[in-house]
Amino acid sequence: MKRPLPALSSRKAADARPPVADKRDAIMRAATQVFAQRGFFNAQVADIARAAGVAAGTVYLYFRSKDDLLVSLFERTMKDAIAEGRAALAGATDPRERLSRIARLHLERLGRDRDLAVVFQVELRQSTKFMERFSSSYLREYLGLIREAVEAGQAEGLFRRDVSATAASKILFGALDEMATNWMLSRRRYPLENDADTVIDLFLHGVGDRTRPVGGVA
Amino acid sequence: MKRPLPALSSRKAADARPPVADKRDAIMRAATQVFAQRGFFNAQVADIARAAGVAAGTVYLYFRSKDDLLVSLFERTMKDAIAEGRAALAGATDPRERLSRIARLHLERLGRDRDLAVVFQVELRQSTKFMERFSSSYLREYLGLIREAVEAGQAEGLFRRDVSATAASKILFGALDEMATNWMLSRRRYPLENDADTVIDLFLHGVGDRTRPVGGVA
DNA sequence: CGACAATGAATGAACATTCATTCATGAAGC
DNA sequence: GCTTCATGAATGAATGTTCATTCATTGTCG
Repeated sequence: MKRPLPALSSRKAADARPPVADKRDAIMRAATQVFAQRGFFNAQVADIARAAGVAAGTVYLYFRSKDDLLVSLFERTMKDAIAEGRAALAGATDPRERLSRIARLHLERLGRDRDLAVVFQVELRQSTKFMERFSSSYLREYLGLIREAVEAGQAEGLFRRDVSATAASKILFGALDEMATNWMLSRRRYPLENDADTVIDLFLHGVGDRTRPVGGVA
Repeated sequence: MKRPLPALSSRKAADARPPVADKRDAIMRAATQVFAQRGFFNAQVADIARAAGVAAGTVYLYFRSKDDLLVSLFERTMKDAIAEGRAALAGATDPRERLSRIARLHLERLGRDRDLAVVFQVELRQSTKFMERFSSSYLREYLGLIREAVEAGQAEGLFRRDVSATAASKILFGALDEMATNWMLSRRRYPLENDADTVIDLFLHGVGDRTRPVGGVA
């Protein structure tokens, strides 16, 4: 009854068979494209298979189900993004610089691949089922990355301590997320990563005119 | 061949029948609930009908299709929200106060009805089809409301002029949106509207410590 | 030869939508 | 006041389609 999982068939070197990673990858790429184009629920597995140049049944040799395909897409991308993020952060000690790098990386990655952006900004938010699952795993980790930078800034006295670091990180994430969504929906093709500076600038300094006395709203 | 539309059968006064608005409303309420619970694509029209206490076919006397039901939900809510927003803004001249009211109203409305929040934060983002449609209509108008307040602030010299009002309004909206999404996904039931002050505070002043010299990041 | 990846036609379940029929209401006629 | 009729809202079983998924078969290595 076991469905054959893609085995590590070639025990030799990395050239004997490109089968596993190769085909799996092709299917994921195709899925990104098709999901972006038609939407997850309207996308047919057969479409994805065709786009990947394989038969419908083949998809099921590499993925348990259509759902699994979407989840795998998300997990792989998030894993990459977090790794890349941590790497980029290694070289920066100033919390402001750290936030700036996160923001730039975030928008660069999505701005590089519009299909991926569509999947992330739209298709992944299909249902609370997915949302809950995602937000409690990698997304949580990603938000944590931001929060740590904010906390570091507070500890160093660079950032205000009278705002919750958690709230601040949500706000920054929300701002980036909205920039990405806008870009993805817009017909214009401007360089998304440029928004990173604007977001960070506003996040650090606010819109309030600094040349004037600080006025509260409430 | 014409399907009977709910007619204004009683020509007399406003008490003769509660039928039309009543049932339509019940279906919309039920739809909000069922969409929130199961997600748009997994929700069956029959479920909605049952929840509304009508037969499946009846739904089609009031709505063209399942899609139409979701669209109607969105339009009614947005119409309400924008009207309420404009009303609240009438009494405030200070742009900071205007933004504050928008933020509070935004979060209050969603925080009042979790099912509605789920539909707005998740289900409406089903597909680019919906997204494009929404973002180009009411959402655009809503963003415009925010942008106008920002522009007014800039004109009055209260806000910095070196940031695009459009970018700033996206950022504010994104921050509010993320607060709402977090609240909706969280198991804890805290008063969402309290986040409005935090968001506005940060939007106006940023996280940067004001007691220190202004340091640029780049 | 095996062994196993790949195929794609066949299966069957799920569901939006339709529409022939029922029923409650109120008007008209007696 | 009572009966009959017309109207159209409401019903819900039946329809037809649309796929995700399976699996018997085929092709290809070593």
